[in-house]
Amino acid sequence: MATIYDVAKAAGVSAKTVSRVLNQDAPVGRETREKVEQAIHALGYVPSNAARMMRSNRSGIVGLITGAISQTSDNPELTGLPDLFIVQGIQQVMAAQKKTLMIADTAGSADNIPHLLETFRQHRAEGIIYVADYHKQIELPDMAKSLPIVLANCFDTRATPSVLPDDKLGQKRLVERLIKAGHHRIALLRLPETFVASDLRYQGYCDAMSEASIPFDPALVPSTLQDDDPRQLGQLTEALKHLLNLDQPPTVICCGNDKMALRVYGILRSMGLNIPEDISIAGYDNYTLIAETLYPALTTVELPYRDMGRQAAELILDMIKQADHPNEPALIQGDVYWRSSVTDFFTTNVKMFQQ
Amino acid sequence: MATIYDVAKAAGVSAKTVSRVLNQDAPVGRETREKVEQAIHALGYVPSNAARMMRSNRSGIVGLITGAISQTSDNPELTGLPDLFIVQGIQQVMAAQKKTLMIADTAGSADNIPHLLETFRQHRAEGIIYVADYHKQIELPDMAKSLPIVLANCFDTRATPSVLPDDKLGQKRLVERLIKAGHHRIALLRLPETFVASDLRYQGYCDAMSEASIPFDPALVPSTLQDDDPRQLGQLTEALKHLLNLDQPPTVICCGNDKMALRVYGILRSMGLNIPEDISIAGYDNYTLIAETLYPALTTVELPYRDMGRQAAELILDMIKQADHPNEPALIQGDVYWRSSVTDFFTTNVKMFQQ
DNA sequence: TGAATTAATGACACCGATGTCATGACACCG
DNA sequence: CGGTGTCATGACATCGGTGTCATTAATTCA
Repeated sequence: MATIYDVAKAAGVSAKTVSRVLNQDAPVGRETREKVEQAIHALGYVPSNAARMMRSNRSGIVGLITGAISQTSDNPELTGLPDLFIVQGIQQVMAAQKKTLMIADTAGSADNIPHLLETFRQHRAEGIIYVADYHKQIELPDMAKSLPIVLANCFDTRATPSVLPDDKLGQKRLVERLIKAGHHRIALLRLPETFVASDLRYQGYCDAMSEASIPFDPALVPSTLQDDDPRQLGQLTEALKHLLNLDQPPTVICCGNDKMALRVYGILRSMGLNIPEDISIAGYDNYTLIAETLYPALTTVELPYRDMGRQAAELILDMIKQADHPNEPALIQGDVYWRSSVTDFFTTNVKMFQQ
Repeated sequence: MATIYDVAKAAGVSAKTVSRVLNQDAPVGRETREKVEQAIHALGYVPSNAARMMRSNRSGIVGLITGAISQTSDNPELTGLPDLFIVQGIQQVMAAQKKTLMIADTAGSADNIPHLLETFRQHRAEGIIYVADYHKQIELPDMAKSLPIVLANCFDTRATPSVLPDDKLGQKRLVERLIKAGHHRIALLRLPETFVASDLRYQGYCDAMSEASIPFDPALVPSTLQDDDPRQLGQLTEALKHLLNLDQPPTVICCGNDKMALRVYGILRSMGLNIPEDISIAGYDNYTLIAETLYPALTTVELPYRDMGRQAAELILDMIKQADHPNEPALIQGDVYWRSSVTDFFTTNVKMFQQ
């Protein structure tokens, strides 16, 4: 591979002049510049990052730790990799800032993290983003404190800067929107309690109901599901039967996430019910492969993964520039996506007035 | 950040001795070694990859180009990122070989590829893997020929080494299995013809039917769908009506992929049909989020993404070591996953005998 | 018009590792 | 006992860029 000296010799100038052409950090005569550029092209010269980095001591590398890539379905609840949209958001910002993103993978076990941090240090990463596969609490090894670090989709007890989805607000907005559509009997099928989002979304549900002065009816919120996937089908069937047999059954059921909604579609239909004529269904996540492909398409709340990624990236870049950092987690809002799985009792009326 | 000289000074030895302790490439006295190790630990010293690389001129980096991470649903047919399992497989092999995987992203446009290659060259990547989001033909810029390169999930006209899913064999196996389960009237809803897999799977279907001496009935294979997603629902409904109104309707419908199967579930149920009692459904991809969550769970064929990744990784490592390369694409087989969406007409009998 | 600035370029040291070679102290072998 | 080999270690050059400083010529300003 050609070096800067090869180029210098070919162009009949000094190496430093080639360097100046490359970096445009000092004036170079037009004629000289052209000779150098020609030589670079002829030799297919590409400057060595390693050499540059050594001199400048700035790597331009940001490390990213995720379990998403090698996630071996240890948690069968989540095998869709949607959290990779966070990586997408990060990547966008990094590319725009000409930073290199170095992605490392926990290979399913947190025990690998110290080793990954070591590797990042070898490459002189300037900061680290840790991306979790779903909203959760984590505990990082002490070692991680030596570099600026940002948590995305997770948080710890040491106030490490973090970026989180605003699950509470998201669920609240969805329920508000349901109420605006004329629903009053709104059921909530909660995620297992092991998920942080379970309680937050429950709070959002309660807030929306109470602000609309709809009394809370515990019968509409069956106990949370167990954590293990295989049994979920039976539990869901039970919960749905319970809801449908109430004196005042719900007109809409909010599912813990889109995947659960997909299950609920199947169960309800095997019971002979139509969506949304007999009952409306809403999800959470806006996992488009499900939400848009389901028939009818699913009303749901977006998990703003891309935005979270972008925010996390900008946060870490800030922290690299100046060592200060925020104390509160950044909460990112996700929009409600209104689709045909929920009846809007007022749409008909509005149309009548319009026509 | 501490350097090898800081460590040397702290331990009262030469830098070279520290280097020897680090690399264990020459004997070092026990006492000296301990002093050095202590100093390394005390200073939190981590050797600089850049410096190492400069000296050895070996980066240990393999570049990976993908559109998956920043794929902005330019092709609405595929927004699930399942192809990232290929990256997963690659990552596994690279980690085992202590290579660093550098992931770059096309950000949705192939125009960025030259720039990405440039970046890889700067980092002195030793080889490159290009990962496509689905089985397709591509055309790489000439520039790419200067480094060993392997294509995963895609191929070109210049016999660049590639790793592909064996779509033909996969579909053939599925149909064979369906025939073994007692099905004879087997319909095939093909993917749009723009997909390479569409024709390959069609061939696999024909092979299986002909080997089982079941005459080919064109009525069971409606014309392929259009490429645009929004209209697919209507087209699918038409195709299904056609199939169901045949004199001898199919007992099972093979869908072009799992997503199409998800749609078909919805349509059939809105027609009042039960799966698999009234008609059996099979998919393709084994996209577990859909296949396992659907109710009833979906019989389908695996797209062996992880295996493809592993193969591609091993191939590129071979090519880096020795410059030779295979001329034929490696075809990777995927298993049939038999689930409850397909009736097995013989299972009942077997059970009767067993009990 | 002389002094000061700017343009254009090169010589050289340095970033942090490691390969090469040299050195001294022992151990072993015939 | 001298020669050869291994052990343990250090001095020094080197990888490929860039920062610093020096140099010369051209230009500008007071």
